Amino acid sequence: MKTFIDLIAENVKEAFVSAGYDEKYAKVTLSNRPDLCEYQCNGAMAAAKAYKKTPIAIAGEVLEHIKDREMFSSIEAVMPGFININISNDYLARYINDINQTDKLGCNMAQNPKTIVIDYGGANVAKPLHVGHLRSAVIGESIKRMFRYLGHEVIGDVHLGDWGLQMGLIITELEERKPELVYFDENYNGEYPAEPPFTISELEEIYPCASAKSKEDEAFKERAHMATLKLQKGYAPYRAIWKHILNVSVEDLKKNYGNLNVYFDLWKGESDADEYIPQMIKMLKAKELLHESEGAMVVDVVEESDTKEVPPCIIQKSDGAALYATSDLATLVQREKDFAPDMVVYVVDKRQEMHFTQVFRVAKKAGIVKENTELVFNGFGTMNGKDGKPFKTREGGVMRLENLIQEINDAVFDKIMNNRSVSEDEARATADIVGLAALKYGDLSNQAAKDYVFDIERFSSFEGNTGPYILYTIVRIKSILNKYLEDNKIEDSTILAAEGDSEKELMLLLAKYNDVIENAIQDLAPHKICAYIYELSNAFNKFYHETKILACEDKKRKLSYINLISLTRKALEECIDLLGFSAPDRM
RNA sequence: GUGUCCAUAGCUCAGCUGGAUAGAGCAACGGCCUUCUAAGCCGUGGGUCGGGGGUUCGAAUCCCUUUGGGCACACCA
Repeated sequence: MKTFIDLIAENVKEAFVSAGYDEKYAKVTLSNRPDLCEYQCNGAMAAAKAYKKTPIAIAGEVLEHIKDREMFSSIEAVMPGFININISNDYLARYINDINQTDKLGCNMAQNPKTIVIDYGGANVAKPLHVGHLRSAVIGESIKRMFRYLGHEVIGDVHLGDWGLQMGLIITELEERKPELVYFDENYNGEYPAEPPFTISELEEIYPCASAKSKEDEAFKERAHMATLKLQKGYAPYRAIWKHILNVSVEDLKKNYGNLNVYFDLWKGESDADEYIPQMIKMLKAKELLHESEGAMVVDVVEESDTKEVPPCIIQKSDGAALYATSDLATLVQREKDFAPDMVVYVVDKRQEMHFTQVFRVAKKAGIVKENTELVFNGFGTMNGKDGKPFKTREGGVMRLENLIQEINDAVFDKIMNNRSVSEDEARATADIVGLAALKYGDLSNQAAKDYVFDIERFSSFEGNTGPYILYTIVRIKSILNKYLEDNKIEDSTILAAEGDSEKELMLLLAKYNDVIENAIQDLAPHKICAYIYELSNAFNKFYHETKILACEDKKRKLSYINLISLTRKALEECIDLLGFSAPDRM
């Protein structure tokens, strides 16, 4: 379906052309002076020079050539040459009814659905999720949902860190603690136990302990290195332990991501890419890209257009070991084989931009991905505390994600208990839903690429531009709809032309739903959806305040109101689903 | 040093491809609950858009320059 603004622009464009002006001047935008008009076209001023006429004269001529006047309640030329447009209520209502008939409120599905891999999450095995993992999860999940909304085939991959030195550290520390385990008996030939030799909490304690030890104890570090090597070479007992670590850890990660309403389609990790490394290196060699430099094997990736130095991409360290770029390239080989994606989006910290520039260039040069495969780096900024420095706990440590979620949920819980009389259980359940919205909206309402200040007090304060405000609006609508349905049926879904100003404002906002969504998706910009639902919520609350919906005497008008707020609810709920959270029935 | 991103109200942020008086929220102050959830609505005060040049009929937006920050610059992930 065409967007509302496009329909208006087409009408204006026709007038420009038949008045003898280039159609490029016929751009229509939302008015930046809502007190004067709803939409505007500034093209007459731009055209003035080219046609050597005054802007106002051009605007006047254009107006005479407007054919479809029915679309407007008014359209006029204003000094120095603005064309101010107001939409007729009938025309607006017709459009609203049209989008109400579609299941995505007028959004167009992709004509050529793409296969898109989204690389986000980036959790490490055996390490708990901390606040540093929040943004990737939250933003990546939203982007995944947005693409999927338009009908693209989207694969979300957590891309676990499950293959590095950390694994050797854990194995070594485990041997120190429990040398009696069969994994450490070289003469053992039997089956390895199906039960893991540790719980998740043990595991989470083992890693930091081992990591600390390796910094002080050289011998320990050496053993961990050896263990890592043995593991990567396939030493069976270590593989068996590794499997346990993986299973225990992934189960826990799934639970924690689930609490964030984040779900991955793939739980691949660096280990899965390992077997593709030889093939990847073969490809580099075949194109004669790989060469030795300072002992390491590298690929040059400088391009003429570079404004800065781009160092070569290191594929193999001087000791022959693989590293970050190696694994990312091998992962691309794997993804190409498994999905042949049209696009791969990386939702990672923006500080990694250089690394991905290198990886993307190598991947293209070596033909690891197709020529037209879009490799997209979607870097996000740092989450800072109120002091403007990276977010820390009060003690100065790294905060675990579950603790962060708990803090927000508790704050919300207290608020609910203070404001409403509900059972503790219900308050607790509601707090979990609202808390998640507070957390995610707080993050997503900022431009992803920028750093932002994470302030628990502000996010859980519930006032103004927050997730809870959006949810509150939805809950209000649900409440009215439920009351209406108690003794009425919705016989038809017609929405009548607006009578009041706030009613029309609400409709104008609903009319741009498809435009906003399509634009947000194109820009990978969840914050645009946030800005939109905030506007929409404001418009609804104003309308709500001025309009007695259930008490409306006119049955047809009342039903129209019901249909209008029902559509508003749908728009809001579609949006928050794209953002990755949901609304309770009451709050 | 090179490159890159950023700088908008006391605080946190919007501002789409340049347009008419730069917008929200929080905080401050003042109204509105016998009426569909007051977690709401309405109103008041608060900004030389870091500084300086330039392009343009017109600049927060584009270009140059300058100041102050963040970040990245080959064997970590």
